Amino acid sequence: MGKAGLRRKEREKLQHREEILDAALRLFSEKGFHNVSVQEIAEEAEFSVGTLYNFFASKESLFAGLMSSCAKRISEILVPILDEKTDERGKISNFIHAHKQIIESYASSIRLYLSQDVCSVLTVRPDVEPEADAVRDTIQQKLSSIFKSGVRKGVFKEMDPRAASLSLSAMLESFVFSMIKEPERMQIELGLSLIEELFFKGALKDTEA
Amino acid sequence: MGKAGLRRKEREKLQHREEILDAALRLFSEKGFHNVSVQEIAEEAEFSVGTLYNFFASKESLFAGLMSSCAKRISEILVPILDEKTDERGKISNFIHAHKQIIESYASSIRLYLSQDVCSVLTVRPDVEPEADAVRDTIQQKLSSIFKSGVRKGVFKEMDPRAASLSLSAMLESFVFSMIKEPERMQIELGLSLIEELFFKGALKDTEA
DNA sequence: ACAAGTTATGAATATTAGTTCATAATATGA
DNA sequence: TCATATTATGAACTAATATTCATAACTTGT
Repeated sequence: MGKAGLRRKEREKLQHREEILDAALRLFSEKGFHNVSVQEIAEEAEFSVGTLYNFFASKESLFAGLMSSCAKRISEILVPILDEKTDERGKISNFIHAHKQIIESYASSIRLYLSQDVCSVLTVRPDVEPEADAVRDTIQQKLSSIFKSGVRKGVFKEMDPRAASLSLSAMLESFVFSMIKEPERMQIELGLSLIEELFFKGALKDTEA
Repeated sequence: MGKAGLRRKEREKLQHREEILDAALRLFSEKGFHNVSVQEIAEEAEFSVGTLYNFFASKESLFAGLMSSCAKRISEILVPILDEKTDERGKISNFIHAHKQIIESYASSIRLYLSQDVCSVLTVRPDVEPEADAVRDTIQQKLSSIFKSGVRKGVFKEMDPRAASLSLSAMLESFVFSMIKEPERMQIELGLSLIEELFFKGALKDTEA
């Protein structure tokens, strides 16, 4: 057996694994964990149930794998931005606009990340998916500390940094989600710019404030 | 059989129904629909499973009943405010602060309303709970039209009214939820005032804007 | 106290869906 | 072509749980 042969088999195995994950992602994100059967996933992936169990120990572990890879991909986009060496206002602005990339690349991943017994910002049961929750926490903390130093420097108003992070994230998440549901509704850039304007300067006309 | 007797029985029946609903609310809001068995609900309510089925045709219809009554109670608080005869800014301000009442009175109802395979603002599957979704829609539409007329009158900036409603609701919902999760974190009034300030005037200091 | 009607009970049933495993198919290298 | 190893298959097994229903307990008016 030549080395090339072995590698092909490995590639194929990985490929099959991916196909199963993709199928599961499609179904979970559409119908939710409890409303998708292993049978269904097998059919969607064009394998038998037995084969799924060659790759994953259980339905739960399949789901866990999906969740953690999605959370990882999203954090790879957002975290570097928050760690850049720019000023606070710039970081927040970049953070806001980075969501364009997220909407464009990861629609179904996000569906998974937000859909669920577990619920977005709102995380009813933080115990269910530790990795996804950790990513959310990381981002919240980074945002908070940016707001904190921004307040100290007098860029931002006096305000609770955590409440501000939460508000911003909530605005962004709900926008992301609405774009995934109805992509035609408005241009991504326009929506994100509105959020930026709203978040930085508020809804009132200057003459009214 | 005197009339009084009949009425007592009716009262008791309603009472029993309420007790079942309460037990179900406690369990569903804590663990989610799929993770609560009918047995459990029966035990929590101190009835037998059979009795539950005398009141509700199925587990799903029990849940549906809960959802619609929660949605109804919440809309009874929020909708009148949006229908009042005050100016746009006042309505939005009242709307924001009405969430105090919601947090205080309806913690577990909201847990139910937000928890779920169905997911808050983000409603993965609008088909699952039509009534709750209808309430959300109503509120979004009322908010939108307030923003629309506010923009026309020059109170608010030029902006997409729907995006603005969505942003505001997202901020409020995530705040409500965080208060339900960690009631100690901050005072309700302070949080809501911050959201008001943020939403109306933004996060930047005036000198920076 | 009894008959008639109402409500409660929970063991039994039916169904659904996650998991296993003996078997079949396929690929590999000699 | 054959022996070996790897991977795929899906019917059968199992566990969990939603639902039913024959029976029991209780209420009420006479």
